[in-house]
Amino acid sequence: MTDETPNAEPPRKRRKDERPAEIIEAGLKEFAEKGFAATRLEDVAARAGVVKGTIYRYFADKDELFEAAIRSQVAPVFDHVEALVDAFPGSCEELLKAVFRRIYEQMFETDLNVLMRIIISEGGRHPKIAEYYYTQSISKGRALLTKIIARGVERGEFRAGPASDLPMIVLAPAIMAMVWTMTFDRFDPVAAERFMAAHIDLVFNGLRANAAH
Amino acid sequence: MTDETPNAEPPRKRRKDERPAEIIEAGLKEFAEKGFAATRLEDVAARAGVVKGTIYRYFADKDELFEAAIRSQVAPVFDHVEALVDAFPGSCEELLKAVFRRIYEQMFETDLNVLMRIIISEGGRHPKIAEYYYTQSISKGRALLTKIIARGVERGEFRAGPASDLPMIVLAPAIMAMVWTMTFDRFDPVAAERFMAAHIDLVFNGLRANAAH
DNA sequence: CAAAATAATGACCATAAAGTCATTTATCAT
DNA sequence: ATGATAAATGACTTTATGGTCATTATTTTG
Repeated sequence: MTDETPNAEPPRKRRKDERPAEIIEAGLKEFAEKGFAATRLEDVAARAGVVKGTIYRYFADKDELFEAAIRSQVAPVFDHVEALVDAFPGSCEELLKAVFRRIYEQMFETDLNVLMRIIISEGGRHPKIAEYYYTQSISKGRALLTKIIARGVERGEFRAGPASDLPMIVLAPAIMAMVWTMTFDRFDPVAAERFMAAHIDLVFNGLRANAAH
Repeated sequence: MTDETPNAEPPRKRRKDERPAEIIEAGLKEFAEKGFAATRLEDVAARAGVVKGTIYRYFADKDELFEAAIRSQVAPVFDHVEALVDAFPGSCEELLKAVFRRIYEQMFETDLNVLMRIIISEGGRHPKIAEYYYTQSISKGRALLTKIIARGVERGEFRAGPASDLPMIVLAPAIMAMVWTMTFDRFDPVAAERFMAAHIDLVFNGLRANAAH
């Protein structure tokens, strides 16, 4: 009856290569749930299946782990989209819709929401991280949107409005969806589908009824 | 030369009535800047011109101060607007614009941004606070928007679109403006004016050029 | 103008969590 | 097999800060 499983794994394993990624993943989730300051490295360790001391073999301190966690996730959000934009055969409206869909997909089906949650709630206090995310992702996204909208205007599909100068505003409802799920979803849940449908409708058509002029 | 100013105020003052408000104000700002977990009660005390122990005469613990700080700010955001809505003489479009203007004003000229900053970044981890804010502010705001949009649809000013079911989506660009100023404004500043102009244009007109359809 | 009442202080305690490091042990090279 | 290497451990130290409380000083009041 005493715990003596015969084929038990050795309690300790050396896995130099896998560890950092595992610790980063655990850290990312803890940081997203608790915030940077309230995250305990011991919890991160537990989640990664190691002991606190092990973290320090791979990361100098909490800040460095935090940075590494962010960096690990930033990469591919807009990359997929980038190819799409240049090669897209259809109308700019269809293209933009495809981009929106992609963003909602990533936001609700991958760890992007974890990253955004961290950026939104900690970005202000960690300029390094905010800047990194800005240069790696946001600025690219903005450039992409600028291009799509400019093309749409050129082709006569879109009006030449202030969105040409502030293109990220067409993503605002997606940001709101993120903030909403972070804070109020518990009391007033909104399905991603509904948000996306309303988003697309509003951004293309606006509220106003198509009156005479 | 030794510090013996003749008319110096007594170093200690008893101000039972003013203290709580001062501590709350100091707390609010510290919480907004550092976040709940990273805020040090000693800093709050210093900012309020008292000593840490004094805080505990008025608040049981850090959580209670936090709650008090939130509650102190929630009150009047939509109240001003509420009167406006019922009495407004003009079109629904003008009414909505007035509401938007009011929100941007409050967001950038009062402490509303401080509150929103806290709600956005800490709401997820403090359900009590999020729920309080939701019931006190958000739900009222939503009801108001619902009313305005329904009226607009009725009068033929607005299309009957998904925004009727998800009215807060028309505020999304304002939320985005808030998130933006919290995180990326440092690297890529956007004036509130520009944001608001783009917001209004997008929400009423949408992107699409008014083609024959 | 005492003397009681209590706001404010600052020194203190308790605890939690970051960070360190000598020891243990899995893995690798010979 | 055996010794060398270094990954992993866990017990330890340090520090920070939330929270307490006896003492001090300012009002109040009788």
